[in-house]
Amino acid sequence: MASFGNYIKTNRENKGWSQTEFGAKVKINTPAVSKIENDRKRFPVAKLELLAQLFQLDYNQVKDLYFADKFAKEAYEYNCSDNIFKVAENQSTYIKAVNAKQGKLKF
Amino acid sequence: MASFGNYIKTNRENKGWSQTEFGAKVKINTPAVSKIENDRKRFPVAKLELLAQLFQLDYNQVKDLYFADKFAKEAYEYNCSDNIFKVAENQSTYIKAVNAKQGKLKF
DNA sequence: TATTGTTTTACCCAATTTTGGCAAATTTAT
DNA sequence: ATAAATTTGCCAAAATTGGGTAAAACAATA
Repeated sequence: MASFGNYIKTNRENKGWSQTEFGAKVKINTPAVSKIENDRKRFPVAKLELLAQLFQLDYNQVKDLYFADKFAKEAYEYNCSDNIFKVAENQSTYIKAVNAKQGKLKF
Repeated sequence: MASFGNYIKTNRENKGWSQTEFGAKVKINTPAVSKIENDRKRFPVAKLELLAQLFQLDYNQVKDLYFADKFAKEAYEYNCSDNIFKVAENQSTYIKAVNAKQGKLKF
């Protein structure tokens, strides 16, 4: 899978929309769309659901891809080790367990 | 493994330092240390190396734990699916491949 | 080559979020 | 009850994010 920006670009082109047309639908101006597609800016999280609707994709899948891309880039940027996502998975398990029992989420 | 804040707390207590004493070493005031240990604020990334030194831990391991914690929390917050970190690992592989070939990192 | 539509780049600004620090409240231990 | 340690609330500063305009660069085509 390519980057999230590329993913948007591909889907947009599949729909036959220009960046301007697509931008009108998600209320993002053309230069911003360009930056997003080239991974120079992040697509606003709050608009992920709308994005999924426009592209007729599963929201949760789009969301996963969005965050996977975000995490991978950050991990790369900070030279995290190869098993960073294994560690993250452990953390994830821990967090879920804690919040399942106590029902408190504060971060 | 517990949260990163808890990890700091544990290590600090192992050293027998109060939050104030520890704070002096990393130049963070006491209330901020408290917030960090209780995961109400993030430990500043730029000080991770110093943290590792103080606790006599491996820097890369501390760093991995820091980001794993960060990613896990974000994934939880946004209700990402269970295999988000599998997807992230794929993205990671992709990014490394791209940057190995082109040597361009722009995010 | 001139024209038109599309994409990209370079700056800039406003809104929001995060952080740092102080004072005070609360908790813990003696 | 007192002292030390920790936590909370609040506010200003700093950083991040989202958004916009103008203009350059690129692509296709008349």
